[in-house]
This record gives sequence, structure tokens and C-alpha cells, in this order.
Amino acid sequence: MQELLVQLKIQVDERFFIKNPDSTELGKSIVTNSILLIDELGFESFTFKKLGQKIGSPESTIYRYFESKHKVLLYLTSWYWSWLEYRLVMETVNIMSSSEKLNRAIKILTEPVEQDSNYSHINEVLLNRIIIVESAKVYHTKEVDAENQEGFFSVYKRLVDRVSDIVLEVNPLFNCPQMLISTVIEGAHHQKYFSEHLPALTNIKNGNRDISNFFIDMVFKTITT
Amino acid sequence: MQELLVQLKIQVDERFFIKNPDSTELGKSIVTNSILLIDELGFESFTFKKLGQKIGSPESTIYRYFESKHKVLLYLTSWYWSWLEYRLVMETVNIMSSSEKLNRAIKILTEPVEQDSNYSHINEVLLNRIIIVESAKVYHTKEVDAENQEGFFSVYKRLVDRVSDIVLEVNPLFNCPQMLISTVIEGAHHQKYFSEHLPALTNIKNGNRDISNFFIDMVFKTITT
DNA sequence: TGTAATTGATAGTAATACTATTACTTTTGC
DNA sequence: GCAAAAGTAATAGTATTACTATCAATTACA
Repeated sequence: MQELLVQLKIQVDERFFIKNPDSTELGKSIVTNSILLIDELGFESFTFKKLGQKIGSPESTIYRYFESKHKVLLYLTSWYWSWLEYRLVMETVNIMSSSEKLNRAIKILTEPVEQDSNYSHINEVLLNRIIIVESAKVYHTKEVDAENQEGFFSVYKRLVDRVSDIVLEVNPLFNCPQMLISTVIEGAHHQKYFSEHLPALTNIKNGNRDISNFFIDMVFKTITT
Repeated sequence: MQELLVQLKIQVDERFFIKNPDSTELGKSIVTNSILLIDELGFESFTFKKLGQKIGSPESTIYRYFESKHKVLLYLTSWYWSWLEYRLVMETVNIMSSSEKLNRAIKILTEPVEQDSNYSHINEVLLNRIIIVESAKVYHTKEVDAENQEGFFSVYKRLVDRVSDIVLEVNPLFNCPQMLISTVIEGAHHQKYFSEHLPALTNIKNGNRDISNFFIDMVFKTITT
């Protein structure tokens, strides 16, 4: 299927960058290597200076693309949610059964990510690892209210809303779809992280499929009356 | 009931501090004002210099109690989980019905926190707000594996295990109690945060009780076959 | 009363998160 | 084919952070 698709360009909010990193090779290199470096060092130890050394440019050049490392994280998370949304739409379009749609949607949100060859400068597997560890740091800040008012988190909300709509197709009377779906998304992140670093907090026996099955089971039981 | 209790001292792992802040007035002031300042500024902007100015001591004095601000956060989260565990035990002891026990346990984990007069130098309401926003930052670091091996997160695990045991009392065949309970704890944090800062991700109508009811409903439906 | 422990005051360091300037090198528009 | 514009490199500089070190003043307590 994938080969037949016209490549869809993932659009990221223009306010997250000063100059679109998608528009030049250097910009793409900044994004590629930001992902590698954040995954390697963690967001706290990631600096534009180290990134500059990695790509062979001074840090001042990186500042021409991104105002701060917080904006880089906003860029990466936003890209990721858009990419998931696109995959969600593709996977659920033309499926007649609402339950099957919901099943597929939760799998997209909870199953391990695979490399998408359509975006060669972005390593989705590493990006997914970054999302798991660092994505909450993008809104767990003192600036969250101001940024939310500006609409900085609207991509994430749209994804939650899309899946919530599928929940309502299965059970139109269920009254907390957003709560349930945001719990699933964040919960899946936590469980994947725990399974790797704090395994006593989980009950993983057969790898990541357990996580997916756990959340599918939880969602269907919760929304069925 | 509370007046009759002998005050139980919350023990915090000695490796989290250099000198026990509980042992001096200055130490207690450091803890009290750390809570106030982290809540006010957020963990990223919280510094020992600002804390020193607040309590009228140089930062070098604070370093005699805590090695780093990360250790302060470890101290505060550990204190909080111990305090919750203590309340959990008190609320569920001598209750015959397993379902009622589980119901009470989830309420402890998800309902709004009230001031506990037994620990006058700690503002539990503010501490709870810090836990909601900052607690995941204590393990979302590059040092997580080393710290976990040292047992730095054992208090949190013990709390999860205690509630998981109650889940197993209700349904001994349920096979993911730790996953479910850690999802509830972290999920409740997210939902409370979302309800204040990103309300589109939730479905809150009647305040915090909705969150508690949502998770109670979810847990019982999920563990019932 | 004397000694140890604690705290205060001050200074210093390497790194971070930027901003600013200038000069060189590509693009591109005509 | 050339000039203007745009992009990039190189370097320097600032305020702040996250500590460490030293030494004097104070307090505890035996």
C-alpha cells in the first residue's frame, strides 16, 4: 500500500521555528541530529552547542532555525502527532465496523513504531522513544497556559478528538471519551517506559504486544455498558 | 479519628539527603520553602540560590542538606508516596469487603488532597500539585536505571503493589494489576493537569470528583470478567 | 568553659542559553 | 553574467546556573 501513496508532507506550525528546517539540507540535518542527540543524551543534557559540533556548524546557525530547545521539542512532538494522525486516518478509512476501527486506532496509539521510509530524515523509531520519555515536558512548564491559548497543542487535541469520535461511534452514550483516550496515550507511554526502566510497575511478559492488548481490553470494557 | 493517632513520622531514604532536613528548623524551612518555590516557579526555574534568598541563607548552606535539586525532588516525591501509603493503610484496614477496599484505595490515589495537620512544615496540597506536574521528571532522566538499581523508587513500587494486592483480592485471576494501578496513578495526575491547563483533553464537568469516578468505573469494569 | 558542629559570607569555575557582529559564500532575479 | 540578497561560519560576549571551596562567626552540648 505504502508505495502507491503520494508522499504527504507533514506540516508543522510555523510558530515552532524561525526558518523551516524542511526547506534546506542544513535544516533537515538539524532535525535528524536533534533526534539522535536527544535520544542519546536526554533532553536536559541536549544543547545547541553539542548539536552544532555534531553537524559541524556553530550554535548561532541553529538559532536561525529554532529559537530555543523547547521549540525543537515542540516541533518534534507536533511532527509526531501529525504523523500518527495521518497513519490513523489511513488505517481506519473505509473500515465499516466501528469496533474494528477503534481496535486499529488503539493499536496505532500503543503498538511499537516502525520506520516510515517516506520521511528519510526522520527516524520514527527514535522519535517515538523521545516522545515516550520527553513529550510531557513540553506542557509541564510554567508557560503552558500561554502556549495553549496560542494553540500550540492543537495537533495533539485533534488526534485525541479523532479517536474519541470513534469511541462515540461504538458507544454514543459513553461520556468521557477524551479522558479515556488521553489516558490511553499517556498510559501507553508510561507502560513502555516502565517496562524498560522500572519493570516492577508493569506486568509485561511477552513484550510490547502486552501493552497494546491491555489497553484494547481496558477501553472496550470501559465503554461497554 | 486523626486526633487519636500517635503521629507517625514519615521516613525518607537517607541517600536522598546529606543531612536530614527533619532534624533541624533550618532543614524543615528548606523543605517547606522548596515546596512553595517549586510550586511557584516550576522545577526548571527553581534554584538553590532563589531558595537561599527566600530563607535568608546562602546557597552553600542548602548544599549541606541536599546534594542537588534532583535530590530535593526525590525527597519530596518519596515523602509523598510514603504519606499516601500510610493513608491507604489507615483507610483500608479492617474493611471486610474487598471491593470497598479497592474503592477506597482508588479514591486515595485520585481524589483531591487535603492538608494533613500532622506534618505542619509540609503543605500537602501544594506538594500534591508538585507531584502532578513534576514527579515524572524524577525518573524521566538518563540516570533512571542506575537509580532504580539502587532502589530509589521502591516506595512508589510498594504503593503500587499494595493496591495491586487489593485488585487481586477482588479478582485473583486478573493478570495485570500493576499495569492497571500505575496507569490509574499517572492517569489521574494527567487528567488533573489537563483539567486545569488543557481542558479539551478531558471531559470534566463537575470538578475533581469526575476524575475519581472515571477511574473507579474504569478499574472495576476492567478487572471484572 | 572549651571543643565540635553548624551556619554565614564570599569567591570562584565550568557550562548553559542565549545575543551580537562581522565576514565569507551561495542563490537568485534580472 | 553580475549584483543584491540571503544564508552560513567564526568569534565574542552576557547573565545565569549548578555547583565547590574557604574561612570566619555562631551555636550546641558535654
